Amino acid sequence: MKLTTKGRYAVTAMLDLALHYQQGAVTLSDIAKRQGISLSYLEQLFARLRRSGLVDSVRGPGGGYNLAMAPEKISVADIVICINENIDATRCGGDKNCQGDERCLTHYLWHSLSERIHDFLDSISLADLVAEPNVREVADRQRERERRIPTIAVR
Amino acid sequence: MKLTTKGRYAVTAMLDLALHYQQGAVTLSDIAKRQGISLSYLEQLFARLRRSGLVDSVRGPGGGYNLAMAPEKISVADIVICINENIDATRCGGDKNCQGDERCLTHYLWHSLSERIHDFLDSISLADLVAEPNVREVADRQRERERRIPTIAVR
DNA sequence: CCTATACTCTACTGGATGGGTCGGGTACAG
DNA sequence: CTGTACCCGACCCATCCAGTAGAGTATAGG
Repeated sequence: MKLTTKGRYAVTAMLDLALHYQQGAVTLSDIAKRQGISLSYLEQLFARLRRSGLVDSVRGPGGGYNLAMAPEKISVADIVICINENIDATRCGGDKNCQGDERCLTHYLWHSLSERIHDFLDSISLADLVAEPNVREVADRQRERERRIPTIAVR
Repeated sequence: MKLTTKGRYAVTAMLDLALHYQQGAVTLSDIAKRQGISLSYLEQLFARLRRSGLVDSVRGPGGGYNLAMAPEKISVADIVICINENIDATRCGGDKNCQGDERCLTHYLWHSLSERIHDFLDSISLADLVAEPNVREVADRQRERERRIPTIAVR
Protein backbone atom coordinates (compact mmCIF):
# COMPACT_ATOMS: atom_id res chain seq x y z
CA MET A 1 0.00 0.00 0.00
CA LYS A 2 1.43 3.28 -0.98
CA LEU A 3 -0.30 6.61 -0.89
CA THR A 4 2.10 9.40 -1.66
CA THR A 5 2.15 13.01 -2.70
CA LYS A 6 1.87 11.77 -6.25
CA GLY A 7 -1.61 10.40 -5.69
CA ARG A 8 -2.57 13.30 -3.48
CA TYR A 9 -1.44 15.82 -6.11
CA ALA A 10 -3.37 13.96 -8.77
CA VAL A 11 -6.58 14.03 -6.75
CA THR A 12 -6.08 17.70 -5.90
CA ALA A 13 -5.52 18.58 -9.55
CA MET A 14 -8.53 16.55 -10.67
CA LEU A 15 -10.63 18.27 -8.04
CA ASP A 16 -9.45 21.59 -9.43
CA LEU A 17 -10.70 20.47 -12.84
CA ALA A 18 -13.99 19.44 -11.27
CA LEU A 19 -14.37 22.86 -9.67
CA HIS A 20 -14.08 24.38 -13.17
CA TYR A 21 -16.18 21.74 -14.87
CA GLN A 22 -17.86 22.98 -18.06
CA GLN A 23 -16.08 26.30 -17.88
CA GLY A 24 -13.67 25.53 -20.69
CA ALA A 25 -10.24 23.92 -20.66
CA VAL A 26 -8.07 24.52 -17.60
CA THR A 27 -4.34 24.96 -18.14
CA LEU A 28 -1.80 23.11 -16.07
CA SER A 29 -0.04 26.34 -15.20
CA ASP A 30 -3.25 27.64 -13.62
CA ILE A 31 -3.55 24.48 -11.57
CA ALA A 32 0.12 24.70 -10.68
CA LYS A 33 -0.36 28.24 -9.35
CA ARG A 34 -3.60 27.60 -7.53
CA GLN A 35 -2.59 24.34 -5.91
CA GLY A 36 1.11 24.98 -5.46
CA ILE A 37 2.30 22.05 -7.54
CA SER A 38 5.27 22.05 -9.91
CA LEU A 39 4.20 22.43 -13.55
CA SER A 40 6.55 19.81 -14.94
CA TYR A 41 5.41 17.39 -12.31
CA LEU A 42 1.78 18.00 -13.20
CA GLU A 43 2.60 17.31 -16.83
CA GLN A 44 3.82 13.84 -15.91
CA LEU A 45 0.74 13.12 -13.83
CA PHE A 46 -1.65 14.33 -16.52
CA ALA A 47 0.08 12.23 -19.15
CA ARG A 48 -1.04 9.19 -17.16
CA LEU A 49 -4.48 10.58 -16.44
CA ARG A 50 -4.98 11.21 -20.14
CA ARG A 51 -3.77 7.76 -21.18
CA SER A 52 -6.20 6.28 -18.66
CA GLY A 53 -9.02 8.28 -20.23
CA LEU A 54 -9.83 10.30 -17.12
CA VAL A 55 -9.13 13.65 -18.80
CA ASP A 56 -9.21 15.06 -22.31
CA SER A 57 -6.57 17.46 -23.56
CA VAL A 58 -6.87 20.44 -25.91
CA ARG A 59 -3.63 21.60 -27.46
CA GLY A 60 -2.62 25.05 -28.49
CA PRO A 61 -3.53 28.46 -27.11
CA GLY A 62 -6.73 28.43 -25.13
CA GLY A 63 -6.14 24.74 -24.60
CA GLY A 64 -5.78 22.78 -21.42
CA TYR A 65 -7.47 19.82 -19.79
CA ASN A 66 -11.08 18.83 -19.17
CA LEU A 67 -12.56 15.99 -17.21
CA ALA A 68 -13.40 13.22 -19.65
CA MET A 69 -16.62 12.44 -17.76
CA ALA A 70 -18.97 14.09 -15.33
CA PRO A 71 -17.50 14.57 -11.82
CA GLU A 72 -20.08 12.10 -10.51
CA LYS A 73 -18.51 9.38 -12.65
CA ILE A 74 -14.95 9.76 -11.37
CA SER A 75 -14.05 8.36 -7.97
CA VAL A 76 -11.00 9.13 -5.92
CA ALA A 77 -10.03 5.48 -6.24
CA ASP A 78 -10.00 5.81 -10.03
CA ILE A 79 -7.46 8.59 -9.78
CA VAL A 80 -5.24 7.02 -7.15
CA ILE A 81 -5.17 3.68 -8.95
CA CYS A 82 -4.34 5.37 -12.24
CA ILE A 83 -1.39 7.17 -10.68
CA ASN A 84 -0.17 4.78 -8.03
CA GLU A 85 -0.98 1.55 -9.81
CA ASN A 86 -2.25 -0.19 -6.73
CA ILE A 87 -3.50 0.45 -3.26
CA ASP A 88 -3.05 -3.16 -2.34
CA ALA A 89 -1.74 -3.57 1.19
CA THR A 90 -0.54 -7.17 0.85
CA ARG A 91 3.06 -7.85 0.08
CA CYS A 92 2.34 -10.26 -2.70
CA GLY A 93 -0.03 -7.93 -4.49
CA GLY A 94 -2.86 -10.38 -3.99
CA ASP A 95 -0.95 -13.33 -5.40
CA LYS A 96 -1.00 -15.22 -2.11
CA ASN A 97 2.66 -16.13 -2.46
CA CYS A 98 3.85 -13.89 0.35
CA GLN A 99 5.79 -16.65 2.10
CA GLY A 100 7.61 -18.87 -0.31
CA ASP A 101 4.80 -19.95 -2.56
CA GLU A 102 2.19 -19.91 0.17
CA ARG A 103 0.17 -17.28 1.96
CA CYS A 104 1.76 -15.61 4.95
CA LEU A 105 0.07 -15.50 8.34
CA THR A 106 -1.30 -12.02 7.84
CA HIS A 107 -2.23 -12.23 4.18
CA TYR A 108 -5.95 -12.02 4.88
CA LEU A 109 -5.57 -9.11 7.23
CA TRP A 110 -3.86 -6.95 4.61
CA HIS A 111 -6.20 -8.18 1.97
CA SER A 112 -9.25 -7.01 3.85
CA LEU A 113 -7.55 -3.73 4.73
CA SER A 114 -6.97 -3.16 1.02
CA GLU A 115 -10.63 -3.80 0.35
CA ARG A 116 -11.69 -1.34 3.00
CA ILE A 117 -9.45 1.38 1.63
CA HIS A 118 -10.57 0.76 -1.92
CA ASP A 119 -14.25 0.76 -0.99
CA PHE A 120 -13.85 4.00 0.89
CA LEU A 121 -12.00 5.83 -1.87
CA ASP A 122 -14.32 4.41 -4.49
CA SER A 123 -17.36 5.65 -2.61
CA ILE A 124 -16.21 9.26 -3.00
CA SER A 125 -16.63 10.99 -6.36
CA LEU A 126 -15.20 14.30 -7.44
CA ALA A 127 -18.77 15.65 -7.34
CA ASP A 128 -18.98 14.62 -3.68
CA LEU A 129 -15.80 16.53 -2.96
CA VAL A 130 -17.01 19.61 -4.82
CA ALA A 131 -20.17 19.58 -2.70
CA GLU A 132 -18.19 19.26 0.53
CA PRO A 133 -18.32 22.51 2.59
CA ASN A 134 -14.70 22.11 3.72
CA VAL A 135 -13.58 21.89 0.12
CA ARG A 136 -15.69 24.88 -0.99
CA GLU A 137 -14.14 26.93 1.78
CA VAL A 138 -10.60 26.20 0.63
CA ALA A 139 -11.61 26.75 -3.01
CA ASP A 140 -13.07 30.15 -2.14
CA ARG A 141 -9.87 31.09 -0.37
CA GLN A 142 -7.87 30.11 -3.45
CA ARG A 143 -10.18 32.08 -5.74
CA GLU A 144 -9.87 35.12 -3.51
CA ARG A 145 -6.09 34.96 -3.52
CA GLU A 146 -6.12 34.56 -7.30
CA ARG A 147 -8.22 37.73 -7.62
CA ARG A 148 -5.91 39.75 -5.42
CA ILE A 149 -2.67 38.54 -6.98
CA PRO A 150 -3.75 38.28 -10.61
CA THR A 151 -1.69 36.59 -13.26
CA ILE A 152 0.22 38.80 -15.68
CA ALA A 153 -2.12 39.41 -18.62
CA VAL A 154 -5.30 38.62 -16.78
CA ARG A 155 -7.18 38.72 -20.05
CA MET B 1 0.33 7.04 4.83
CA LYS B 2 2.87 4.31 4.67
CA LEU B 3 2.29 0.67 5.23
CA THR B 4 5.36 -1.33 4.36
CA THR B 5 6.89 -4.72 4.87
CA LYS B 6 8.26 -3.38 8.12
CA GLY B 7 4.81 -3.02 9.63
CA ARG B 8 3.62 -6.26 8.06
CA TYR B 9 6.60 -8.18 9.44
CA ALA B 10 5.99 -6.73 12.88
CA VAL B 11 2.35 -7.79 12.89
CA THR B 12 3.27 -11.23 11.59
CA ALA B 13 5.90 -11.67 14.28
CA MET B 14 3.58 -10.45 17.01
CA LEU B 15 0.92 -12.84 15.78
CA ASP B 16 3.49 -15.62 16.03
CA LEU B 17 4.02 -14.64 19.66
CA ALA B 18 0.27 -14.63 20.21
CA LEU B 19 0.01 -18.14 18.76
CA HIS B 20 2.51 -19.26 21.41
CA TYR B 21 1.05 -17.15 24.20
CA GLN B 22 1.76 -18.56 27.66
CA GLN B 23 3.97 -21.31 26.29
CA GLY B 24 7.19 -19.69 27.41
CA ALA B 25 9.50 -17.25 25.69
CA VAL B 26 9.75 -17.48 21.91
CA THR B 27 13.14 -16.87 20.32
CA LEU B 28 13.58 -14.58 17.38
CA SER B 29 15.36 -17.27 15.42
CA ASP B 30 12.27 -19.48 15.72
CA ILE B 31 10.11 -16.67 14.41
CA ALA B 32 12.63 -15.97 11.68
CA LYS B 33 12.46 -19.58 10.53
CA ARG B 34 8.71 -19.96 10.79
CA GLN B 35 7.80 -16.68 9.17
CA GLY B 36 10.68 -16.34 6.73
CA ILE B 37 12.00 -13.06 8.11
CA SER B 38 15.65 -12.12 8.51
CA LEU B 39 16.84 -12.50 12.11
CA SER B 40 18.80 -9.25 12.18
CA TYR B 41 15.82 -7.42 10.81
CA LEU B 42 13.57 -8.92 13.47
CA GLU B 43 15.98 -7.75 16.14
CA GLN B 44 15.52 -4.17 14.99
CA LEU B 45 11.77 -4.47 14.99
CA PHE B 46 11.64 -6.07 18.42
CA ALA B 47 13.88 -3.39 19.87
CA ARG B 48 11.12 -0.90 19.08
CA LEU B 49 8.34 -3.22 20.19
CA ARG B 50 10.11 -3.68 23.49
CA ARG B 51 10.71 0.02 24.02
CA SER B 52 7.02 0.61 23.35
CA GLY B 53 6.14 -1.93 25.98
CA LEU B 54 4.34 -4.33 23.66
CA VAL B 55 6.70 -7.22 24.42
CA ASP B 56 8.90 -8.35 27.27
CA SER B 57 12.30 -9.88 26.70
CA VAL B 58 14.11 -12.63 28.57
CA ARG B 59 17.84 -12.78 28.05
CA GLY B 60 20.13 -15.72 28.08
CA PRO B 61 19.57 -19.35 27.14
CA GLY B 62 15.91 -20.32 27.18
CA GLY B 63 15.11 -16.66 26.73
CA GLY B 64 13.17 -14.93 24.03
CA TYR B 65 10.17 -12.67 23.82
CA ASN B 66 6.70 -12.70 25.32
CA LEU B 67 3.70 -10.51 24.71
CA ALA B 68 3.62 -7.90 27.45
CA MET B 69 -0.17 -8.13 27.64
CA ALA B 70 -2.95 -10.50 26.71
CA PRO B 71 -3.52 -10.83 22.94
CA GLU B 72 -6.95 -9.22 23.43
CA LYS B 73 -5.27 -6.04 24.61
CA ILE B 74 -2.99 -5.55 21.60
CA SER B 75 -4.47 -4.21 18.39
CA VAL B 76 -2.90 -4.31 14.96
CA ALA B 77 -2.92 -0.50 15.01
CA ASP B 78 -0.78 -0.54 18.17
CA ILE B 79 1.87 -2.56 16.37
CA VAL B 80 1.82 -0.64 13.10
CA ILE B 81 1.97 2.71 14.86
CA CYS B 82 4.83 1.53 17.05
CA ILE B 83 6.85 0.48 14.01
CA ASN B 84 5.78 2.91 11.32
CA GLU B 85 5.25 5.91 13.53
CA ASN B 86 2.15 7.07 11.71
CA ILE B 87 -0.56 5.89 9.41
CA ASP B 88 -1.62 9.43 8.64
CA ALA B 89 -2.53 9.88 4.99
CA THR B 90 -2.32 13.67 4.90
CA ARG B 91 0.79 15.34 3.64
CA CYS B 92 1.07 17.70 6.55
CA GLY B 93 0.71 14.95 9.14
CA GLY B 94 -2.46 16.56 10.45
CA ASP B 95 -0.94 20.01 10.85
CA LYS B 96 -3.26 21.54 8.25
CA ASN B 97 -0.42 23.42 6.63
CA CYS B 98 -0.32 21.36 3.46
CA GLN B 99 -0.44 24.37 1.14
CA GLY B 100 1.73 27.19 2.37
CA ASP B 101 0.36 27.65 5.85
CA GLU B 102 -3.19 26.69 4.93
CA ARG B 103 -5.04 23.47 4.33
CA CYS B 104 -4.93 22.06 0.83
CA LEU B 105 -8.05 21.21 -1.14
CA THR B 106 -7.95 17.56 -0.23
CA HIS B 107 -6.81 17.80 3.36
CA TYR B 108 -10.12 16.57 4.76
CA LEU B 109 -10.28 13.68 2.37
CA TRP B 110 -6.95 12.27 3.49
CA HIS B 111 -7.74 13.04 7.07
CA SER B 112 -10.91 10.98 7.02
CA LEU B 113 -9.14 8.20 5.14
CA SER B 114 -6.56 8.09 7.91
CA GLU B 115 -9.30 7.82 10.48
CA ARG B 116 -10.92 4.95 8.63
CA ILE B 117 -7.69 3.02 8.39
CA HIS B 118 -6.86 3.58 12.02
CA ASP B 119 -10.33 2.56 13.20
CA PHE B 120 -10.17 -0.59 11.15
CA LEU B 121 -6.73 -1.66 12.35
CA ASP B 122 -7.58 -0.71 15.92
CA SER B 123 -10.70 -2.86 15.84
CA ILE B 124 -8.62 -6.00 15.27
CA SER B 125 -6.70 -7.54 18.17
CA LEU B 126 -4.11 -10.28 18.06
CA ALA B 127 -6.68 -12.51 19.75
CA ASP B 128 -9.09 -11.86 16.88
CA LEU B 129 -6.42 -12.91 14.42
CA VAL B 130 -5.58 -16.05 16.36
CA ALA B 131 -9.26 -17.00 16.25
CA GLU B 132 -9.48 -16.42 12.51
CA PRO B 133 -9.83 -19.72 10.58
CA ASN B 134 -7.64 -18.48 7.73
CA VAL B 135 -4.86 -17.70 10.19
CA ARG B 136 -5.21 -21.04 11.97
CA GLU B 137 -4.91 -22.81 8.67
CA VAL B 138 -1.64 -21.09 7.80
CA ALA B 139 -0.36 -21.61 11.35
CA ASP B 140 -1.11 -25.33 11.11
CA ARG B 141 0.78 -25.52 7.84
CA GLN B 142 3.77 -23.82 9.44
CA ARG B 143 3.67 -26.15 12.44
CA GLU B 144 3.50 -29.16 10.12
CA ARG B 145 6.49 -27.99 8.14
CA GLU B 146 8.39 -27.33 11.35
CA ARG B 147 7.71 -30.89 12.49
CA ARG B 148 8.92 -32.39 9.22
CA ILE B 149 12.04 -30.30 8.92
CA PRO B 150 13.06 -30.04 12.55
CA THR B 151 15.69 -27.64 13.79
CA ILE B 152 19.06 -29.06 14.67
CA ALA B 153 18.92 -30.01 18.36
CA VAL B 154 15.16 -30.09 18.57
CA ARG B 155 15.49 -30.34 22.33
C1' DC C 1 2.47 32.85 -42.31
C1' DC C 2 4.20 33.86 -37.65
C1' DT C 3 4.16 33.66 -32.99
C1' DA C 4 2.86 32.68 -28.50
C1' DT C 5 0.55 29.31 -25.97
C1' DA C 6 0.09 25.04 -24.07
C1' DC C 7 0.30 20.19 -24.37
C1' DT C 8 3.79 15.95 -25.29
C1' DC C 9 7.65 13.27 -24.27
C1' DT C 10 12.14 11.74 -22.68
C1' DA C 11 16.05 11.97 -19.85
C1' DC C 12 18.12 12.91 -15.76
C1' DT C 13 18.87 13.64 -10.67
C1' DG C 14 19.26 14.16 -5.70
C1' DG C 15 17.71 12.66 -1.50
C1' DA C 16 14.97 9.76 1.37
C1' DT C 17 13.85 5.39 2.76
C1' DG C 18 12.82 0.62 2.78
C1' DG C 19 14.88 -3.49 3.65
C1' DG C 20 18.22 -5.41 4.81
C1' DT C 21 23.60 -7.16 6.56
C1' DC C 22 27.53 -7.36 9.77
C1' DG C 23 29.85 -7.47 13.83
C1' DG C 24 30.67 -6.64 18.35
C1' DG C 25 28.70 -6.50 22.59
C1' DT C 26 25.95 -8.11 27.39
C1' DA C 27 23.06 -11.20 30.39
C1' DC C 28 22.45 -15.64 32.18
C1' DA C 29 21.28 -20.99 32.47
C1' DG C 30 23.50 -25.15 32.96
C1' DC D 1 32.98 -20.92 31.42
C1' DT D 2 30.52 -21.68 27.46
C1' DG D 3 26.87 -21.32 24.44
C1' DT D 4 22.51 -19.20 23.80
C1' DA D 5 19.97 -15.37 22.88
C1' DC D 6 18.96 -10.62 23.38
C1' DC D 7 21.11 -5.81 22.56
C1' DC D 8 22.97 -2.14 19.78
C1' DG D 9 25.17 0.59 16.38
C1' DA D 10 27.18 1.17 11.90
C1' DC D 11 26.80 0.44 7.33
C1' DC D 12 24.92 -0.66 2.63
C1' DC D 13 22.33 -0.87 -1.65
C1' DA D 14 18.40 -0.53 -4.70
C1' DT D 15 14.27 1.73 -5.46
C1' DC D 16 11.51 5.53 -6.21
C1' DC D 17 9.46 9.85 -4.97
C1' DA D 18 9.53 14.45 -6.25
C1' DG D 19 11.16 17.49 -9.18
C1' DT D 20 14.06 19.77 -13.09
C1' DA D 21 15.39 20.42 -17.86
C1' DG D 22 14.79 20.73 -22.43
C1' DA D 23 13.35 19.49 -26.84
C1' DG D 24 9.30 18.90 -29.76
C1' DT D 25 4.33 19.37 -31.73
C1' DA D 26 -0.34 21.28 -32.39
C1' DT D 27 -3.12 25.32 -33.03
C1' DA D 28 -5.65 29.91 -32.20
C1' DG D 29 -5.24 34.48 -33.28
C1' DG D 30 -3.27 38.30 -35.55
